[in-house]
Amino acid sequence: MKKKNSVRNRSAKISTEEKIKEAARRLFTQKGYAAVKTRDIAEEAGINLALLNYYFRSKEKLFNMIMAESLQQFILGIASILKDETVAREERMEKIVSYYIDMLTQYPDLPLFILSEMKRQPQQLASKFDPVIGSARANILKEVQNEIKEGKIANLHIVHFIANFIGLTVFPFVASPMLQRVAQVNDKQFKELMQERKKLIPLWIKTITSVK
Amino acid sequence: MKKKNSVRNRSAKISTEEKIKEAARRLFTQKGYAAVKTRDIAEEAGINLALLNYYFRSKEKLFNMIMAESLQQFILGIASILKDETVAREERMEKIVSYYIDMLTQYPDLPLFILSEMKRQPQQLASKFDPVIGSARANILKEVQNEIKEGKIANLHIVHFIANFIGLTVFPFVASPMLQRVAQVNDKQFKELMQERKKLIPLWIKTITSVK
DNA sequence: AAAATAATTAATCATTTGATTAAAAAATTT
DNA sequence: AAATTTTTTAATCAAATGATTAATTATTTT
Repeated sequence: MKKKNSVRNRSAKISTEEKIKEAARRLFTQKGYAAVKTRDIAEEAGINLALLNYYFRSKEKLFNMIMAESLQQFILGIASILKDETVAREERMEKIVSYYIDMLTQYPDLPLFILSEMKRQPQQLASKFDPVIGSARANILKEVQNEIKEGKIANLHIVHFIANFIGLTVFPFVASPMLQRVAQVNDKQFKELMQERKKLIPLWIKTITSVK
Repeated sequence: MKKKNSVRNRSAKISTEEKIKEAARRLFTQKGYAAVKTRDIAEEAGINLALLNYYFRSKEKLFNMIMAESLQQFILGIASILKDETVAREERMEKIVSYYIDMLTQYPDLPLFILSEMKRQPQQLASKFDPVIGSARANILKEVQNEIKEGKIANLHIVHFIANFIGLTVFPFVASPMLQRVAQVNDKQFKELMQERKKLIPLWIKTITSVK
């Protein structure tokens, strides 16, 4: 059986274990849980099938590990920016949009993967949002409500606020196959347009939420 | 073997065939191609497994049929509104948003299903957009470009225009599990908020595209 | 270097899964 | 109502799939 924490273990094990994990991450985010076979992962990682179970016990456990990390990646960066009260809300928004767009450019499959799998097991996955969001949620909500009271921004339900903000940022990546097709835009152009949105989205949100 | 077009056939056949198709539609849109087993469909439809292959030859053929119909449903209504040149662009936009939101309220799983499967087989599926979009595309594109020239709306790349428009409309439904969780909103409230967006989105698009 | 531990492999298992077959039941035609 | 055709069913197949096992190789400890 496996015993971790030996010296030899540490260097060699992490290498194969990491190989499997990376292969699994690529495939799972590309095709979703059900469409990926353990043998695909083994082949993609260049290892023997049995090693997958040796290191991760089962397909499902491996998947859960990867999903947890993907969620973290998706949320954590944002939460940290949200919490940073040294910068004003507007500027924080610019930072988040910029952060998101860079991340999505690098990992364009991430959002559709998360959204799809979140529908598969809503309660279990969505609950992982709570601890990370939790603290930031109260702050940002209060801030927005304050600004509404002060008449700085329009009186919009927080759902509209969040949906618009994340939707404008994330949706183009989720729908890029369709978008690029319809608008006849190649990958390079698409990336440039997404870069443009770093400046545009905060501007748009501002005009949307500005009181008339 | 099967021979269609007999009288008896027509009434009875359509009934079971339709039962299978509806069950398959429910399951496929909920869980995606790979996660649905033919036995699930048979059970959901309350029929013998062999009947699925009797009527549809294979899981894949059944799926393709359903996907084609889903795409139609998603695009066709919009295309018809787009083509209708009797109403002005702005008003047409309101109609489309309203149409979309009503449809998405009724079939909330549709967009994530289409987006997911479109990633699985981009060329094959996306090409089905072309004939439907094709004709409308040229018109709307020209119109928008005209309005840009006339200085009526801001000079935005068509990708931004489409991404914003569809993103604002569709994204909340795609992300509803997360959205509802984070904003602590129940199903009824969520639906009400989506109804609100029928008026809000055209307004927002207008302010976004208005020249400063 | 011998012993002990950990990593890797090929072979195999038990289920699951998509699909088919041959026979039975139901409906239609003659 | 007999013959024919269509629909439905239970049983079965072959391949795919997740997982395990027992043996082998590599590494670490003593």
